[in-house]
Amino acid sequence: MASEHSVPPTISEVAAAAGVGRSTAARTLGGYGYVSPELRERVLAAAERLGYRANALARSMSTGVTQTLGVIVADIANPFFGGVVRGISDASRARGVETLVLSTHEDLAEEIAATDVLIDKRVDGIVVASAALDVGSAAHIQQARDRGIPVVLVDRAVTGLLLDTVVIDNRAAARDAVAKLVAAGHRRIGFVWGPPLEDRPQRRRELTDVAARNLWTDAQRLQGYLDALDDAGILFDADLVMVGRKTEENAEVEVTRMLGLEHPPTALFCTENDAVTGSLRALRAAGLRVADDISLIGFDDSSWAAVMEPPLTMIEQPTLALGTRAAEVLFAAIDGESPAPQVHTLRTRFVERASVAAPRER
Amino acid sequence: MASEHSVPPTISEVAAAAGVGRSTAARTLGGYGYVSPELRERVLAAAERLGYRANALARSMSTGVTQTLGVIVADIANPFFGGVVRGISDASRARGVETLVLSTHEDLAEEIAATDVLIDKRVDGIVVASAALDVGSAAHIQQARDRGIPVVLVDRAVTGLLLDTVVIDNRAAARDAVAKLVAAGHRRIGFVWGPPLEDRPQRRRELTDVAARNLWTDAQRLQGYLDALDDAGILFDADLVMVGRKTEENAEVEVTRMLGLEHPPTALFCTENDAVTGSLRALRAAGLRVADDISLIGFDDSSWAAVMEPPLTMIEQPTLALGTRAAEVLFAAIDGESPAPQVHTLRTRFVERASVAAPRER
DNA sequence: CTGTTAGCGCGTTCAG
DNA sequence: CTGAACGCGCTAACAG
Repeated sequence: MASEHSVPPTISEVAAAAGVGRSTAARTLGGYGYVSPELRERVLAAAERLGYRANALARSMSTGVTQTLGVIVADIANPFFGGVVRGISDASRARGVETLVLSTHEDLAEEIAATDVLIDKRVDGIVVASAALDVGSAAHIQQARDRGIPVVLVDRAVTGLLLDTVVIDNRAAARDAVAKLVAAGHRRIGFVWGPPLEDRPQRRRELTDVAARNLWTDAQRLQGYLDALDDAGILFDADLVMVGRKTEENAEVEVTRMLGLEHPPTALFCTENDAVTGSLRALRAAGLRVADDISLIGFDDSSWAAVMEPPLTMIEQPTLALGTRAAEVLFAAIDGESPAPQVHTLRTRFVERASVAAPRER
Repeated sequence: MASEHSVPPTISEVAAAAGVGRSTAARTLGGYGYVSPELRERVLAAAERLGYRANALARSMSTGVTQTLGVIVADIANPFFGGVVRGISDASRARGVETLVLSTHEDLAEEIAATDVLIDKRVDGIVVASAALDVGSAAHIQQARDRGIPVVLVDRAVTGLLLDTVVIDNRAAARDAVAKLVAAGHRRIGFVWGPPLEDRPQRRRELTDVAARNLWTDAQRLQGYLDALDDAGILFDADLVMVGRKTEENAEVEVTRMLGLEHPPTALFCTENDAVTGSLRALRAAGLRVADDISLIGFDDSSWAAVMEPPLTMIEQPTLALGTRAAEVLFAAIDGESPAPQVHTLRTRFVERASVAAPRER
């Protein structure tokens, strides 16, 4: 006879087996209230014998706490978010809290649905890398807060949303990187990756307007690029920014286009990993060597960047730290120890290798 | 006056607001049983007005279904697992099911604890990339099954555990790759990465014994390597396998050691991404060029591999597909449509590029 | 210090 | 076709 799935024993059964009342069992097993050593021992023994494990669902029902955090990111397959989630996960585990991870494909509608799910499941808190551009499109986040669920933003701030936010200083990092290029003597510097412009902007103003209507990190990095140009008194040239979809393929296409300009860029600033590989493809196709023929700096360091020929100079983001910090801030809020919402800015690391050199003589 | 966090309305409140009984409201909102169109309308209106959302916890309490899957992997920050989780997540979302992701740092004790948590939280099913070597160390998985929770293994089989398993054919993939190296004329082929041997094995038998006591995928890939050598009638040389910790640093150290041998390898087979980058570091330090001086094939394709100089020949794993397939199999089991447990083998893709050439004349 | 009692919010018989 | 009543398993007041 096939043994049926053993129905997990309840606390009442343990109590019965130990010959005590339900709540005495509950108290010892739940670790609260007073229980005489003697009874305590009997309960523990019975629980052990029956293989008792508390039903977390029932417990959450009455305590209102699920020991679960909700995490919303665009794409868990992206190593950047993988690192962030790992950070959150590690920090939470230390507190006995698990994480429900939802991947939204960078789609706001999915993000909103994800938020609803997390609210319904009564998570204790939410950390989200939101696709929302400003408060106007962040009603779902407000809603979670209204329901009493603490929320912290990670990786991306949401303009106008006064919430704990854990980010890096994208603008400053970009500015510094481009400044290094300028310092090496470059004046024609290509900007590869977002924000996704549909047409080549004619004026600088137009560009920043579009940027503001797009992903926060992209806009910030673009601003940093413009800042650096300003600092150096270099005129912005619309031909040197990537236009169109944010894919490795399009990065290749756009860099190829730039290389065909009358005055091609002598350096490239890539704000994402796929921008780097896309650019590299274009350079190879054009028979150009990094450093010797054209300089390059990229965002998101990777062990691959170090083994390229030449090794690539990159901006490293503290992915794990972003996650652990976000979790810490969230737990502080959950514990009610949170002061006023704050923006927590983590440091990036400029990993200088050998992909930057002086511009080639013409 | 600061508005308090609005306590979410319960179904009873909706019923009251609509002037009907609780269960009438429950029936319309839950979408079961009969309800007159008229009352139905009133309930819906009231629910809308109050912003009613069902408490998933309470629902799970009475239905016994959580609409949640548990996923256990070694490291969510690893792009391979990131892809797998993304696949599971996407497939689940389509069914309205979310995923609780637990990262175990490749530690069996953590994996066991993770399993307990998932059981306690009453997930509907579990997919796990287990660190267990054989049935003996897989009691926790059996336990979940005993509790009535379907489990499917992904990425790694567990010897002796008769369960639905979704994997690639690691052994065949490795064998084929090494065979390509042999076909190119190589006879001294280095094996870089796991299983982590403490000392250099003296005999082949000793090696496979150790392998069997380690990570399944590592053992399989090593077997494939040995298979290919056998096929070609090449004698196994213990000096050509990596020994020690599985880290990029140690891969570099070990490859450097191999390069210093009297008869150094003319080709390298790297069974993981960090093995590739570690090897590359060693080659660069030795002033050796890939293909020209030494051939190389790696596991886990990445967009970086395509932009290396020369582009690297790699074995690509279908990470997303592993995840979606695992989810499908799991759902079949949850729906009770599962036939006998089965091993589902997904195809890898051999991405031929330019890192393999004939061995250099001495 | 212990046992009894009352919820938590929802699903589901079962009379009416 | 509707509403009252009970149960899921656990926590938490509250008497005793």
